[in-house]
Amino acid sequence: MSQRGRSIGRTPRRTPALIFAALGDETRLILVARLSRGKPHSISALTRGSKLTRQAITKHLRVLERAKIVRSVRTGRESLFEFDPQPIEEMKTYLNLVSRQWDNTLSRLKSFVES
Amino acid sequence: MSQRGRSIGRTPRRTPALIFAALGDETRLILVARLSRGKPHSISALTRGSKLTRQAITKHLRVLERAKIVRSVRTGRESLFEFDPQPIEEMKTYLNLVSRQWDNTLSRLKSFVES
DNA sequence: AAAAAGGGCAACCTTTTTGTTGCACATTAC
DNA sequence: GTAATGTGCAACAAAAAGGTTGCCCTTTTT
Repeated sequence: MSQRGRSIGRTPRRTPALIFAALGDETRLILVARLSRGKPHSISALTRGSKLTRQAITKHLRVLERAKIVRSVRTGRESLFEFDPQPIEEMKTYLNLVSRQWDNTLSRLKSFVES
Repeated sequence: MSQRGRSIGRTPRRTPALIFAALGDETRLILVARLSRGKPHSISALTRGSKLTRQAITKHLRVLERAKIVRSVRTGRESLFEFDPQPIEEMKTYLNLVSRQWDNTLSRLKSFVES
């Protein structure tokens, strides 16, 4: 993902592109899948079952966190990550918009052919 | 987008990660938006209205093409790109799966609390 | 026949991404 | 109290992404 072309200044606003980019990685999709099953997991827990190092997983989690797909809470010595469904819902809406545009085209085309 | 972690060998299989990654860029989302309105556009046409060079736009189109979000047909001296809704539909399905997993968790949690 | 328009390819460059390693620090377990 | 555990941070390194420029080739226009 590129970070250029984001909002100019302040908080790196959470755009569709940012969220899609966060989902655009195999490892991160696996993390999302695990976390979306509900139970929060620590970084170490999420690292087990991955071939990557803890640091790599941490970085992936930070990417997901920037996109707000995931949220972390420090509890004692471990920081627990939990899923946040909001951005996913937003992307569903976004994709529906694209679909709808396409469908409109199709129906316009259809009525044109029929006329 | 990372290309590591894709299928080992043959045709770079079209995974959810690949498709999301293709959508994970502002410029490409704009291209998709334009093409999803229906009418195919040439590279030059798509370049007009962008601050980028033709080559840059071409590269973005190739990324979208690899993800099958877009398809090109050479006609005469220009190559026309047109939208293909399939991958978008697939991603909607994918996101619904994630959502559903989350919802299941919520309802399990709910019935647990109520019991 | 030229000129103009649309494109492909390759070489380069810069910035991001992705991943590792080493080390220090706090919290738990024994 | 010591050892384990779980993390954070920083420095690196390698690779991928995003863009540009230059050059050449093929269609269209004039």
